[in-house]
Amino acid sequence: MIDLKYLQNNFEEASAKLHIKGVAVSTLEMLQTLFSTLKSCNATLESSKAEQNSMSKLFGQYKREGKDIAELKAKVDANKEAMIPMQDKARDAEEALYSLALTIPNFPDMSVPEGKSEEDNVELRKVLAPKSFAFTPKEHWELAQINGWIDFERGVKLAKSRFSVLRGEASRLERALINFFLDTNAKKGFVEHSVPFINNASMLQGTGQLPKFEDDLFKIEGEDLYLIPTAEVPLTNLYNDEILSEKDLPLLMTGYTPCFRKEAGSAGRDTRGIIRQHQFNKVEMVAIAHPDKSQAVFEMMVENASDILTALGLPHRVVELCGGDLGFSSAMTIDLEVWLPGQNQYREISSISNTRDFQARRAKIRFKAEASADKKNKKNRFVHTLNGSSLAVGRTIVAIMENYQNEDGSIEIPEVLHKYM
RNA sequence: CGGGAGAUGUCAGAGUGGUCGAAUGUGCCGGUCUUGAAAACCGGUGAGGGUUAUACCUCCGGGGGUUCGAAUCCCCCUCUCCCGGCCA
Repeated sequence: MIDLKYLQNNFEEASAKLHIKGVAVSTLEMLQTLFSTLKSCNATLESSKAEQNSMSKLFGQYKREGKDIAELKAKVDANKEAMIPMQDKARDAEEALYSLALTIPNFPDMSVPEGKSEEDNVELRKVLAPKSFAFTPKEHWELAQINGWIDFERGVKLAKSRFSVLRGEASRLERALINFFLDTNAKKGFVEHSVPFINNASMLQGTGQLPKFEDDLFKIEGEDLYLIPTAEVPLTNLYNDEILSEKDLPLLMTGYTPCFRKEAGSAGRDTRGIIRQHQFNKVEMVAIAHPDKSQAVFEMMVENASDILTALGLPHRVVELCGGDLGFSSAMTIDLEVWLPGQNQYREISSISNTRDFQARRAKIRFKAEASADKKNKKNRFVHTLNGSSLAVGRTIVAIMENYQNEDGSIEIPEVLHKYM
């Protein structure tokens, strides 16, 4: 959630930033109006309550002293009666305020390149040159067929379209990759976690998937539960509604989970192969960082994910997302795109974001500052949360298949994975 | 899924209609004492809103209700523990 006080005090700046993410000024004006309505309602309501409280105390005193309470009761009743409409007004304003506020995306960072869509993203660098093939490289679904690695038809039979089955060597490759990713992350200080793959609505709201993107989620019927679309949800929300101690920051976490997405808006896209599935495996990094130090953590995370691709010998490029392509919760995102020779293009394989205090506000993740001379700053502050894939497992399999293919369709296994298989 | 008990501050644990944001112990922070530490003693120590700062408001699992007044009474929900059923 955005900082409503900031919005109120810097309306021009805030609305310019959110314009990049397609938020209309009128929406923000509405938000601001609700916010000030709520504040003024609360102010009057609180003074009425103060009066009510003090009269109630008197009431007790009168009774003990055996005084007549009829007059006092009449006053107290009248005051109580008068509070009701104000209470209703405040409640309505609060409800409207928060239901609107929860749909407003995060501010993009000042440094984020301008642009409307994917087209305007900025390539920062390329790592490893694509290898040239003496033959025409095949796409991964052809290779899957040749090697019997992926059973698309039976995946569909078991569930529905966009589900598939990995078989034999491919399944072992998947397991090897998960272990390799987790081990590499652990070496960088990320503590491995094994978390629930089902989370409740409040957690999904904490990281920003709800209430706005409910259509993208698989919901458990009759329960307040959803299949997680990414491990970012459980890992970040591990500290939901907690106050951490400054000396524990940054918290670096990693975990492997399957991810479940309805892919509601992507009918017709990537229908062949396993690039876009309803269920895919991913190893995720999540960091909970001190606000002054989140940028350094962010860069470390990008480097870590890129190093993993390099270790696998997979050519990739590092791309900074423009304002228009940023996700809902993100202030700044860097994507890693891996080279797919069969498709003859770079495809996203990792996405690393700094959400700053946006998720922390929603999920109420704060930290207590170390005792310092500065007593004014004693207030608990929101942490910064960051997340990034390291890496998407299915897409890594695709990348290995396409980059390590031989002319006869057989596939080499990257050197670093040998000890895992 | 059925029966019983419970949910209070870091933790333990009192409080069953007013003077309770909450006893006491413990933990933590600061101080005295000490060569240093421990012990002992003294002081401080939950969260959110609000204010220049105070006042002041809200929060005793969550939501609703009764009452002038609710941690305390009533209803619903969630969770935890114990017993039984089922089960990797």
